[in-house]
Amino acid sequence: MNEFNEYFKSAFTVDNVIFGFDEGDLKVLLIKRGEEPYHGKWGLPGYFVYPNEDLDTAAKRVLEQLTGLRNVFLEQVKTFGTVNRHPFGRVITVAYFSLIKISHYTLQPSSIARKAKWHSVAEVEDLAFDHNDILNACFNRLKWLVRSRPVGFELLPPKFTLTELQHLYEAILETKLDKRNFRKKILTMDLLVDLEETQEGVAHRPARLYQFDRNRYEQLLAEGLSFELKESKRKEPAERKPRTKRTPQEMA
Amino acid sequence: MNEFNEYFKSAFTVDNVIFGFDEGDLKVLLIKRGEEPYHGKWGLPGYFVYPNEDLDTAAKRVLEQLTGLRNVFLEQVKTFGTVNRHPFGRVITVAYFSLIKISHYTLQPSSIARKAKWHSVAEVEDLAFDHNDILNACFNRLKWLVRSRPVGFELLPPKFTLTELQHLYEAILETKLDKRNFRKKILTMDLLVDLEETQEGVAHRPARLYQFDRNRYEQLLAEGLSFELKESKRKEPAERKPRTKRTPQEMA
DNA sequence: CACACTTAGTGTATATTGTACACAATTTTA
DNA sequence: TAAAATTGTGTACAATATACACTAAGTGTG
Repeated sequence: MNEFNEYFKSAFTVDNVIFGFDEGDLKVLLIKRGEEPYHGKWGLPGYFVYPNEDLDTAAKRVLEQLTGLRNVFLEQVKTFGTVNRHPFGRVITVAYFSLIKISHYTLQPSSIARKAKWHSVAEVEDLAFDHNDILNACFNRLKWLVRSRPVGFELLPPKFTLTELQHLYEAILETKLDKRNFRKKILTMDLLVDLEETQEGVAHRPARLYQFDRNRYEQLLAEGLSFELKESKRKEPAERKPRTKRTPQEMA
Repeated sequence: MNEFNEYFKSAFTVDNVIFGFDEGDLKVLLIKRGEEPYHGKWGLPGYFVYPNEDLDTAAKRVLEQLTGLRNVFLEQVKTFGTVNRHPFGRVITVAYFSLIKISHYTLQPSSIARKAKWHSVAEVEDLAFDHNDILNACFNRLKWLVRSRPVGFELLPPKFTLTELQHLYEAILETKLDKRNFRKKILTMDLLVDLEETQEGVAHRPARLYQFDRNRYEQLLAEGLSFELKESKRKEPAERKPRTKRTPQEMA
């Protein structure tokens, strides 16, 4: 076994890419690093895996320690192991990702992480280590995932409107969808429970609220669900007319 | 940096799951281990990653050193890191997979690997380490892949018949497909070049030979190819009649 | 309190794709 | 020359995807 000693000098970490959805925008959870290396820079919540700890366990622990988030389902995505990706030595990192409802969790950044904050995925700056690459890989995974199954309920509050759901899909897929076809597709899957409630406090016709039917979802998965949403080719509607009365004829 | 020293005591390896297709059967390349641990057992071709070596590079090197296979495209699948998966200490392993044409490569097992041999995926025995889990994960990846794009040309010789292609898909998907629908689907994708040649030395009507059109494939991928093959629900044909003359009427 | 504003909600006709299914054609072999 | 083996082909029907526009139901305001 002596001959192998030279190999036992490396370390590994886990990094978590946590997606959320808020204000019509896809977000990712970042922490402002409170220690070296990259002290003061934004990065993904990650840390070393303990010697006696499984990878999945480590990912959960690290996430909780850095942000206070608990009971989050994490899925392994990819491992990054470029030789010089970490200044302290040879460190490979296993990337995990998850989808959560932002409003349901309260961030409690630890002392190591000085700050944890949701950032718009579209506007993420230059991150510590190779975290931009990692984020990218996870974002691609999310896009891929959302095409193959009606994921994304994880990102919405328990009660949501069909329009919110559609906006979520549009944000992830970076495309526009046709309202009627989207609704038809979602509703025929029988995945939503109509709560027979409506929105309140909006200055327009309030939308119905729905809830995700998790049992039905498990059932569909077991059946080998396939799910595809195609981009709407509809041309942009012409600009809104200014605030004046319109005669019925104009509406044809 | 001192505080981190305890983390720099682990090692990592790469393990390769190489699939091939031969005699109508999906195969995986295994080596008979020539050193401890698990000396004498069959396992995946894998080894430690050198301290100054990237993961992808290591996967390629290891594969070549153990089997003589070169220029094989390898794709990362998943990382396995259970605490006690390796008797020598904390070792996590990154699994890679690939598809190759068996007939195109000659195996040249190294002295470390006493033997490299293709095994039927369906009949793989108890392997070293957690290699059964790794193989499983990669097999699932292959199934998933084959559903989303017309992969698998990688597994066939450069010239092949449509029936061979169909058998390959049936082997991977563990299902039966309808001949006419399969051909229609494949041919309308315009992925095959009809070589205007036929099989030789078969005791029946010889089949046309086709070649895979790689350019067209790249193009389809860029367009965001989607591809789905559904199981044939056709009932098994009744048992063949014995070798006797049949009148035309009987064939209705 | 009427009307302007905003967003929700709905249906249909057409095109595309998937599916089930059976027999004639071409080669070898005895 | 007949049988065996396997290739190769088409069509009708069903299911799914797509394009598309107006009415409904609230709120705000002048």
